[in-house]
Amino acid sequence: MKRTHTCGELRSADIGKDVCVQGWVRFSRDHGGVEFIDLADAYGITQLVFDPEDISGGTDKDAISEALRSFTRESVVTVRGTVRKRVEGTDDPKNKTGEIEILMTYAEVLNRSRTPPFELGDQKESVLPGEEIRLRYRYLDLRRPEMNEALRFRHSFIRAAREYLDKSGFIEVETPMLTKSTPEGARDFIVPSRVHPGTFYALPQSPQLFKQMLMVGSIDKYYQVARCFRDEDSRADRQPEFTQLDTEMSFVGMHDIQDMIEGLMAHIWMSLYGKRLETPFERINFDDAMNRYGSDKPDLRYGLPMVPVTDIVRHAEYDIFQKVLSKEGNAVVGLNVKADIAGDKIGRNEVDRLIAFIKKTGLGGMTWMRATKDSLDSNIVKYFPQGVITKLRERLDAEEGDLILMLAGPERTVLASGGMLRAKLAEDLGLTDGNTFKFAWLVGCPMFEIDPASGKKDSFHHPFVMPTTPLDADNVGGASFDLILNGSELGSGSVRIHDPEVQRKVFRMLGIPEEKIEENFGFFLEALGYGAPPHGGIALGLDRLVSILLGKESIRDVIAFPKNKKAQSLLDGSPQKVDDEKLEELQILSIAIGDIDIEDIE
RNA sequence: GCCCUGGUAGUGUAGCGGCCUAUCAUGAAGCCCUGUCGAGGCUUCGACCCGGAUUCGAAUUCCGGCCAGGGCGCCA
Repeated sequence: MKRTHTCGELRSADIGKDVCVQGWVRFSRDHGGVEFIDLADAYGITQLVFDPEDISGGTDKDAISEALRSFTRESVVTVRGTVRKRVEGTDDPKNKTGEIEILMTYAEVLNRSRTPPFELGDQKESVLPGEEIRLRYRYLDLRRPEMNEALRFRHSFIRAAREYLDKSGFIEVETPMLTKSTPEGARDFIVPSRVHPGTFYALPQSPQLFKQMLMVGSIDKYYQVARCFRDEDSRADRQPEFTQLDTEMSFVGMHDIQDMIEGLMAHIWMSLYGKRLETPFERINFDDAMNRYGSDKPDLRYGLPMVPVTDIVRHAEYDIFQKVLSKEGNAVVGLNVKADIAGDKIGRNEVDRLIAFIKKTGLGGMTWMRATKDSLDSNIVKYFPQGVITKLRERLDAEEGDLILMLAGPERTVLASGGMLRAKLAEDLGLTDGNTFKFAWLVGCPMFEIDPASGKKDSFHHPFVMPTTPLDADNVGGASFDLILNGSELGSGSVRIHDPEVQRKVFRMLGIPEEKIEENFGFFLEALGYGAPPHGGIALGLDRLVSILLGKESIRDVIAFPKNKKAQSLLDGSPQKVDDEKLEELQILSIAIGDIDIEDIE
């Protein structure tokens, strides 16, 4: 009774074999006599046939007929039968098993399915149910080939990564899930302690401190497929719990970490696609990325760079530019949408739409011109002297048909808006090919950044990054870098501080009071004080990486049981209130609206 | 906290002041059919997110909520 084959493996070569297959009834077609069933499992679909006028000896016709009546959609069944070639001319070329079918000799329902809330099968996007339904019935959603294959791809990816890391001498170490809450960074998910009432663990936002302490403990090459938790609002590419491919090595510099990741990705590429991945990855300087692409994670599959033109247009009598440039710190940039990437096909209406888009990004508007054979054309070009036009054409490499877009305003805003405009143009013009994967290293990152709202000094990456310049320098550099892919940040790596005094100084520079440094990081500083080796590492966002490789809009499509936008699991209904007895045991009082009267507490 | 988009049978949709007793597909139930393949044919069943307002009349307009998704903030 054991299954002999999956539903995806029988071929012409198996004709004549007696087999047993088990799977789900996907579609059935009853012709009033002969009946066909598409039996599906994770590996494919095999056609079953029951033909009352074509029964092999010893088959209990009535028993099968009876069993088939209970073969409701998506029920799990066991079937035995003989593999045979399909009737001449009825092959199904769309299906790998389409040359054969199984003539049933035995059929039994293992577990009947209720009517599914939506249709399974290999659906087109247009008939997929809404995500709420898919998450509520995730186990059914997972039966869809697309989801099933996504999880299998994810598994292959992780397996290939482990292969490479094992081969390179890394060991996987599990770090604790119940850890200490730290004030820096994202909000923690906290877990109450029963043994120590009134105290709490935090779920890790990343294994950062523990992996560094592993280095102190002479585990010189560590990795972990690590679950991380952050209690922040989610996005298409952010979930409250997510997975990082986390690594750390001792006695390395930035290049060693980058080399390792390039080797890792190349190995994964060969393993998944059988292709060489081009290495080393392009390196782009942080300042260049911001100035040219208005993003710290530019999509490098296409060009469309921003070009500074402030010095040129300063000499035009164009009111808007004059007004903007009369203010210190303001700038004008140009962006040339070349005719050969369809810049000549963007009409007046489209430009208006782009202007509306720009207004939403915080700028007042956008100036645009069309390059002609030897000049520039637009209703405001009369305010631009010939010399300015010539220089603009040169600077922007303008040729006939090109569309020139110009943004003016505070430099920061101009660059940010330009970055968004660039991404929108690429999307609209179809420059983002889903089969091209363009990795790059963002290098030359600063150690600190100033939050424009609060004016507070913050770590650019995190406080454990080794400074590359004296800490009292004007622009402190950090030994950190990001791995970016097609406009997404996959993760950041760095060489870490291993000198406790330097580490303490960085905490101070971030404005953390002395007693908080002791309280929160004392144990860590102490660890660094016992011969911590120079070390560094990188963590890659696994969900994000896999979703990009599969061309998914959301990381939810590569996670078996994701939360929804409001961080709820529609499947099990979490988060939930817990019984009063449990809270009492933990000595916790909930003051969530409706739980308790505030008066009672006082 | 804020902005945008959307909520119509189990599922996916059309309709956007009266042609609505609400379209179509799929599904479910039943019948017919011996080579289909997301089979086909016939019959039946099944829905306007909630509350107010405007109007002779609201699925449709307005206000308030709720729900879902995308984004901003946030995410060292």
